[in-house]
Amino acid sequence: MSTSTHPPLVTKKTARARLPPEVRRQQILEAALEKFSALGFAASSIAAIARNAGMSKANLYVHFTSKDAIFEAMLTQWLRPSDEVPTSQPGQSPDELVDSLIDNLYHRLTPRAVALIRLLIVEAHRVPHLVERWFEDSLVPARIAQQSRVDKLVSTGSLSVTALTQDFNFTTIPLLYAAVTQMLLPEEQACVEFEIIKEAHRNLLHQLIKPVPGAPPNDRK
Amino acid sequence: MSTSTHPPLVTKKTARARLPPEVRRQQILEAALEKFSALGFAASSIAAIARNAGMSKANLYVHFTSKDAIFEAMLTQWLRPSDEVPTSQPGQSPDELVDSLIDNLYHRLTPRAVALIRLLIVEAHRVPHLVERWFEDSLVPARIAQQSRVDKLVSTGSLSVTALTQDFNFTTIPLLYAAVTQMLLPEEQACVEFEIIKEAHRNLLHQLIKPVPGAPPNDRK
Amino acid sequence: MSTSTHPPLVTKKTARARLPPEVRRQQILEAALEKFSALGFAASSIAAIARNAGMSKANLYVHFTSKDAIFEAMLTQWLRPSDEVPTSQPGQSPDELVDSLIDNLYHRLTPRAVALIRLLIVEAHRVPHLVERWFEDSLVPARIAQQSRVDKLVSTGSLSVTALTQDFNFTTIPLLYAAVTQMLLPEEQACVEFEIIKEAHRNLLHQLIKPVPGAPPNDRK
Amino acid sequence: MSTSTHPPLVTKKTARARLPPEVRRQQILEAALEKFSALGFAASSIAAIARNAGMSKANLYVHFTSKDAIFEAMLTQWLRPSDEVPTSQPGQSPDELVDSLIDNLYHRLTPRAVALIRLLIVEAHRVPHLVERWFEDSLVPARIAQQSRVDKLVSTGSLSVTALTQDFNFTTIPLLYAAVTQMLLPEEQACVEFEIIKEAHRNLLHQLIKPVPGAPPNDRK
DNA sequence: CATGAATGAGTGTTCATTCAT
DNA sequence: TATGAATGAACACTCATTCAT
Repeated sequence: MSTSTHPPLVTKKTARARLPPEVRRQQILEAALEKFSALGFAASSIAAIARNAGMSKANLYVHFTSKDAIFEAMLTQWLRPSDEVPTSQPGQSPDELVDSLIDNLYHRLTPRAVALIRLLIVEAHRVPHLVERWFEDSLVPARIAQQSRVDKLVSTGSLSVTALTQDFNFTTIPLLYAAVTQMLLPEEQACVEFEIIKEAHRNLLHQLIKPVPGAPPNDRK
Repeated sequence: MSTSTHPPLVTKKTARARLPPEVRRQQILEAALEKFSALGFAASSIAAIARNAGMSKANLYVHFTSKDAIFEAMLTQWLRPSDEVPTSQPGQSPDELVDSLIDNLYHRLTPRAVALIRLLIVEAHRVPHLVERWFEDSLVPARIAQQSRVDKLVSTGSLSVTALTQDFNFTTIPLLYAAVTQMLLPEEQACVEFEIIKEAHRNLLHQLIKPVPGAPPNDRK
Repeated sequence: MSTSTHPPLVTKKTARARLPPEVRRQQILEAALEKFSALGFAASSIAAIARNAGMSKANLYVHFTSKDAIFEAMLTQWLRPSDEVPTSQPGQSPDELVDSLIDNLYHRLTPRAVALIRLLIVEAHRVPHLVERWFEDSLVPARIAQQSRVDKLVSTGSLSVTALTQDFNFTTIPLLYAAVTQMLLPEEQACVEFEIIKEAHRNLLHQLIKPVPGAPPNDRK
Repeated sequence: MSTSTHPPLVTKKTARARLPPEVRRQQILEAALEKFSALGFAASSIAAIARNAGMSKANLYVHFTSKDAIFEAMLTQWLRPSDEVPTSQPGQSPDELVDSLIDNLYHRLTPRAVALIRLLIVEAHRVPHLVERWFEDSLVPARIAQQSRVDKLVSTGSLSVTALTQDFNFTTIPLLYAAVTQMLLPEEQACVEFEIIKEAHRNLLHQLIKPVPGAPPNDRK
């Protein structure tokens, strides 16, 4: 009845496009990321994802074997470790180093990254192997790389030895605080907090890195 | 299904227990916390919560009007700000202060507290008002109280002025890192990490608070 | 929670009034009539009837054994044949007779009567024995009584013999039309239609009863 | 449970039939009419309708959005005004006219028609717009058409002017009485009453239409 | 590859009814 | 008598998934 009462309406269904599998897979994973990160796994229906991806439900099952498979493929895809490691420029002063570190860290904390971390927290129990892999393939190497860079700077005298340089990861933890803030606060408030945390973080690093005035600097100027 | 293959298994009918509403409400909220924090809101079925609470589904609806109401009541209940503020003992040395602070912070990071924070992150969009209230009634006051305690210690000379004493909250952020670790890692690994982070945090504070050796102690404003 | 947030509110529960059974039964049947006739049997919940009657659900079961029993008792009560038969005044002219008949018929078509007939139609399948009894105890006797009164009037010459006087029931059928109208149309429209039908009915009877002008009055059997 | 005690009972799985939507819609509407008119809206479960229609519950929701939508579609479909208007044959005598009118009216009072009217009465409050539409699109035009046909017959002298010819609708009201009888009485009794009313109605019209003997007929023979 | 039609198993919720007090 | 608490059975509806085309 409802169909017969309406005039054509047509909806421009674009009639059964036939696309290469990789394209379809990408469409699906994009749509899945959007839905899953907005609503979580259980609350995201296959119907909604399909609609979002612009195809039929059944077609999802042509490209993936189940909802879980989509979820896993999606996480696997988006959690792939970002390769680009910003190498510190040779002639930077410690202050410039801090600034570039902060800017880089917070630049990477995109909404999508936040959504992914959130999803990881939400659904950790569902895909523990992925979480573990993410830890080991992304986080731990990143930490090690960063620490070794710091160590090098210290050994060249660019940085003074402090409590922070020994456990440098802790200096990046406020980033996590920023991320969690983005997850919890509503849009607008989140933006404000983001900047506050970022600048406080920057200040903190600037101060911590500075050798205590009047104190003998770390063995050598 | 697994239950139906077994014989009765005693069936534990225990007749119909009649309990005061507050007791039932507590049973329900406990069960709800367990389920919701393990699976999230959408994936926790009323049937499972009822089973968990040891009563019929229908009885949940005698005490709460809906699944949402249960969720909200549960969060409201458990997020009530913990009042007990550990006042720093008068004659404590800064090192003792740090130790008691660390022990106190990590002592409060119980599995239940982690589960609640996780839930808050997971379902923030469902109950933004509760998140906001939690921020304003629990987090912000706690921060302010802590900062003012630090300020007092600084003014009495118990603590030297450093970058950390100015923005003291940042020194507690590793706690959040510990919490997120608990959310993401499987049980066993989580326990290990917990201790590692805790002790690293403790060391950091000890070092940061210690006046640089050989340097004139904070003799000046 | 909801209870604890509100102040007393008290609601003046009038605290467990203890009333004689007949009073309670009446309260229940009144409430049941209201609900059942408004919503039908299936859509009227025991909870709603109890609320309407100002008592607890459980108390309904003290006075009646089931929802069906309430329904049946209610119909039995309200369908009891109305005894008051308006005897035609001796010296009335045929026109006065018609007027009093019409007024009487339509006066009895109260909203409650309409609701009951409606209910009878709606739930006839549920209580066929009541419908039958109503037919036999109320409708048929009423018809017979009316026909015999008409016959008497005819035999005394007060009414002329016409097609209508032979099957007098048919002359009251427009009343049913009025009743159905009340069931189908919304309040306001129903009121208007009611009057229209009533007056058309009156006119019809006046004309039918009138001997054809110029024709020999019912001079013959 | 009853099914599980029996052996398979063949189970009639017949695999999964794939039918065009219009066919399914019809099956559903037929089944819905049967159930709704037998039990009313509230007492007809979707499960029963689905069983009746020979498909799964879920499939109902593929073709209709809700139980209400089914109900409305069903009424809309069956209440569509029947177009076939029996034109009176040119050379008919008044008596023949009456006979064809009666036969036609009562022929259309099929069980399905009765069920629909009953449903309309039962659930008028649920779909007042449909009731109104039915009145305006079906009943009122039918009345007007009939009256105009009568007027024409009167003007050609085929019918004499009487009280009935002025308000001809009233002469068809006994049909409503027959309909209500069908709703209230059990099958068998209903059949008997149906014929009685029909013939009484026929007689009445025959007599009313006949010019009073000895009286000057309406101006001309 | 793509889809509309189909379904079994489940969802949250309501109900008539019973029980303990 | 009266009731608040409790429940099994049903309810309308949704879901992930499959099948025929």
